[in-house]
Amino acid sequence: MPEGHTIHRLAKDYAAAFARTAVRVTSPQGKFTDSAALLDGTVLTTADAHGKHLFLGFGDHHWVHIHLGLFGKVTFGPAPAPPPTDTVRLRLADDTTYVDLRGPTTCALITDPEKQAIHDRLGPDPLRPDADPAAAYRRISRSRTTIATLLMDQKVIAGVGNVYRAEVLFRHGIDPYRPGKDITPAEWDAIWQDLTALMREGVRNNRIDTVRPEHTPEAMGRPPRVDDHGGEVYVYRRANRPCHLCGSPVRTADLAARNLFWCPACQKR
DNA sequence: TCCTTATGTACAA
DNA sequence: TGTACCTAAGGAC
Repeated sequence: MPEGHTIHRLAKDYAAAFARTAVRVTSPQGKFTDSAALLDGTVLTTADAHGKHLFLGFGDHHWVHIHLGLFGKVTFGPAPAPPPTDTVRLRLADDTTYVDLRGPTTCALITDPEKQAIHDRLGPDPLRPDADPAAAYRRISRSRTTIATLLMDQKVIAGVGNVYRAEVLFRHGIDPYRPGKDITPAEWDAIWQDLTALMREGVRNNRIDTVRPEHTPEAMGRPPRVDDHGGEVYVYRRANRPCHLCGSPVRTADLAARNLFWCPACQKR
């Protein structure tokens, strides 16, 4: 689940469920017990997201910094909360709702300056209104590194993960191995605009869909389908299956320990 | 029941 | 580049 859209959606959901209310805070698993005890009974004031980082604000200057990593999951449910399983790192609860966090890479209590330091090392996030796409392009346009690697580098652009990377490069006909310095300003503008729209829709729907209306199975006269991860996509996890546009087999390769997917015919070097 | 895999990142060598 | 970390689902037996 967790690319930037998931985290921004979680920030909204945490705020909608708990903001301005005193919350019971526990760590059934025991790895966050001391911090949970400190926060227990205080007010959740705000929830903020930057890229794949989630920040829950308690009181005036306490932040819980959460990063889901590859496996982290968050589940909301109505009160009364069931007995927690022993993998629940963090549970928030009030009289109407509970929410459990499992398997995060990070769940830590941090200060204002520590939070600021995280913002400072992250690149612009298409889902944040203050984002500056030119800052990302300055790095990309000077780099011999491939655009596929740059899009996953959170210092360059925050929030893009393996699915949005594969899909946005397909949508713009760009070979993932093209060096960043060969991406034109017009191409970058189009990629950024597209990511903004796709990720906003991802927040709305809580899933990643990237197939244009004219390319849906219905529009193409094909049987309906659901891709493996729950959304509808062009190339992600479709290795060796025919490209929806040209029919060529979708290619896959290892890049920095992640699976890359692309159509060698539709995407140009 | 075991094995593999996954929308991520940090750190060591 | 490799490895460690965190969890759960799905598929092979």
